Amino acid sequence: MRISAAESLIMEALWRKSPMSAEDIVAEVGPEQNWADKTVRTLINRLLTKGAISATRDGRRYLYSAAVERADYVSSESKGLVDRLFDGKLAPLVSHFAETNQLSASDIAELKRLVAELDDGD
Amino acid sequence: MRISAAESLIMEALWRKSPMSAEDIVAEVGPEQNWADKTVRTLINRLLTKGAISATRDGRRYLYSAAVERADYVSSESKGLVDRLFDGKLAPLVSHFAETNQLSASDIAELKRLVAELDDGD
DNA sequence: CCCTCACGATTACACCTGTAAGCCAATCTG
DNA sequence: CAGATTGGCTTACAGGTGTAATCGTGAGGG
Repeated sequence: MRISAAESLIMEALWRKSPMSAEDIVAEVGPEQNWADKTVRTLINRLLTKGAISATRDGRRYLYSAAVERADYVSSESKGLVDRLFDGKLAPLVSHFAETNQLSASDIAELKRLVAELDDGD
Repeated sequence: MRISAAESLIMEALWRKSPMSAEDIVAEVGPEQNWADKTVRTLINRLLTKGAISATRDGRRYLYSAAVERADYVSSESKGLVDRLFDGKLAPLVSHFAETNQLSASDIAELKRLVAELDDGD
């Protein structure tokens, strides 16, 4: 189940807060993306038909909830990229960021903290 | 200049070895992807028109070369993903990989080696 | 010198995506 | 109760993408 870029913005809103009515979602992402009400509703519908979100009736309207985990989405997207571009290895990606000066001092500090914990736990 | 998934496989071939004739490229990626000769040529042409590759005549045919750097492509793709999914920070991505057990022992070792060098060099 | 073949250029076509508008039924409003 | 509104469902439509087939021309073979 492929989630497109535009659709993912709807998903992000629902991952932040579920359930929401279509109106809520429009209010969340519409202005920021400059999307018409109808555009957001189209995206909601596409996500519904592909099963990425679910809907429960609430009187005259529906309340929508994310039906897939953000972590799963993040995993497949990031694994896909690492596989495609870095032969499935994370280290070369980090290396690439380092070499292209895309790491701030705090990024580096955080990375150091992180890897220090890896593997040592047990 | 957007390079699609299919197109990127042509680019990868040309990044491995440039220049190549269309026939060479077909031989490189065709069988692996199960692409007809014509399909590969279409992709080559699309890359040409969008300026991602260049061509020089060689007798009756052309030799194609990558016109964009792989590093640039890798940068934009990976930065895009990190921005979209991890708020632009690399550490949360690494953290995600660690939490979802996508790191092998050698990945961890390599990461440790890598971050040890960061920032300490000078 | 004519035919065939191989290339590249052009065209095809269905599905996905971004971006909506139109239609219809239920609901609120006066 | 009748009209206006609102929400969802259906339809639209251009451009990108995957996946090719066809066309036309020049080069090589006999």
